[in-house]
Amino acid sequence: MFALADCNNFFVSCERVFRPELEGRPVIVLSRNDGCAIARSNEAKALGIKMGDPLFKIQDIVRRHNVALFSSNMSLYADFSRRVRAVLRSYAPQIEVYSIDEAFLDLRGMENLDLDALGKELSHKCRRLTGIPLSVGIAPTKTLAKIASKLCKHYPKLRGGCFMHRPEDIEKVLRKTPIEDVWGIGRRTTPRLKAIGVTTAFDFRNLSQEWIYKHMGITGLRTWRELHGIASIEFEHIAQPKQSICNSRSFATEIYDCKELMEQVAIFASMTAEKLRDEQLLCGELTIFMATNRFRHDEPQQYTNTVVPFATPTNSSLHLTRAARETVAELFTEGYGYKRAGVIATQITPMSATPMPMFDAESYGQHARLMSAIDNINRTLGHNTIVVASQGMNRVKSHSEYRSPRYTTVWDEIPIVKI
DNA sequence: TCTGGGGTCCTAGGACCC
DNA sequence: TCTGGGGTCCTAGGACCC
Repeated sequence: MFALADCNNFFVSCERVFRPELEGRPVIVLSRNDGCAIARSNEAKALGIKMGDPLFKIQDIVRRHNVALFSSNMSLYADFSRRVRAVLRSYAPQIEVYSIDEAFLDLRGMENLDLDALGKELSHKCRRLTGIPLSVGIAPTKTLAKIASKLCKHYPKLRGGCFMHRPEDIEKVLRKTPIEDVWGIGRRTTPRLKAIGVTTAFDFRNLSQEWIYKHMGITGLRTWRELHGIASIEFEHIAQPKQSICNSRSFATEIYDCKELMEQVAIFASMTAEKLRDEQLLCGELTIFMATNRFRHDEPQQYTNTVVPFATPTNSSLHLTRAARETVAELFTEGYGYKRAGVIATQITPMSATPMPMFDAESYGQHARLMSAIDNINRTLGHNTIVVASQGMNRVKSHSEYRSPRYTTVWDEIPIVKI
């Protein structure tokens, strides 16, 4: 058996921990630049606000129903995610962290326990220790566990835990599960399935193996098997090393100036280098991309990207920012308004497994010492105390009007409340 | 006026090897 | 006249996830 523990409306729930008066009120959390809704409370969902709805299109609903708005506060959510994981780890020997708000628990060998009670207890404990409501679905496969956890959200009677294992129960649930709600069935395959009359998970399960493999490949077949109760998606108890690290942003307004864009992209490169060093990694190449505003149909459109290989793997801010600047200078076209840009580090290797370069060992060592000195200073005296000059003195152009304090991680932001 | 930011895996086809 | 039969690696594009 596997459990899926999923935090309900995670970002909204984090905000509510410090604003309990928002319980029962519609709340949404916005993407960067306060662009669109990326998390919604149940009340906000009931008002018809959809995932990804742009704020300007739902302003009416927001005003009319007094919807509480928050800009996203990722450091707050990351900290809550860490707390929730700590609770989960006390319930299972192995967990697989799937995303910021979800993790699988490996319950193999624990089938003799009362798993329904265990799920409910875990949910209750998480709420009590962290303030975050949690849905725990337990089933013979990961795909079924996902469906079971979704049930908890619709049926409060389950008290946050649903153990779904009897074949007749599974069938009953699958008959009511819309095909698009199944993990692994996305927006491309949904219409194709509906066109042949497959509207529920149950219908999907009744298709033949041959049909599935022919039209949906090995991944479709895995989903099909999982719905039949045959575990076919590996439980990954060891976090796989990252294959890429990406830093990209949409800007608050279009950038028409080459130097300004160079500075912004240098900031992304610098952020990427810091992440690499933080995780003791090196990258072998850096992809730089830039794009115009795809919603502006009246403006000329452009999307370009270039891959810059490094002679030896690196995590030096100087190497990465230089690659970024040179590439932007090359790709930039006068007259285009750039709305989005970013960098992606790939060919990632752990520092410990990467041999020292044979020819420029000296400069390699110099960079490493310089970077660790900069990291130390920034850690002690504050982030961005020392930056690479090519970043300029700017920050990423962004807009967040409704951001809450970093209650749990930055002390001077916590408001003092007099009682 | 205003539209997020990350990731992963699979497949087919081409280049290349012996 | 007759023109093999295996492999691997890389890449781009597509699909999916939160």
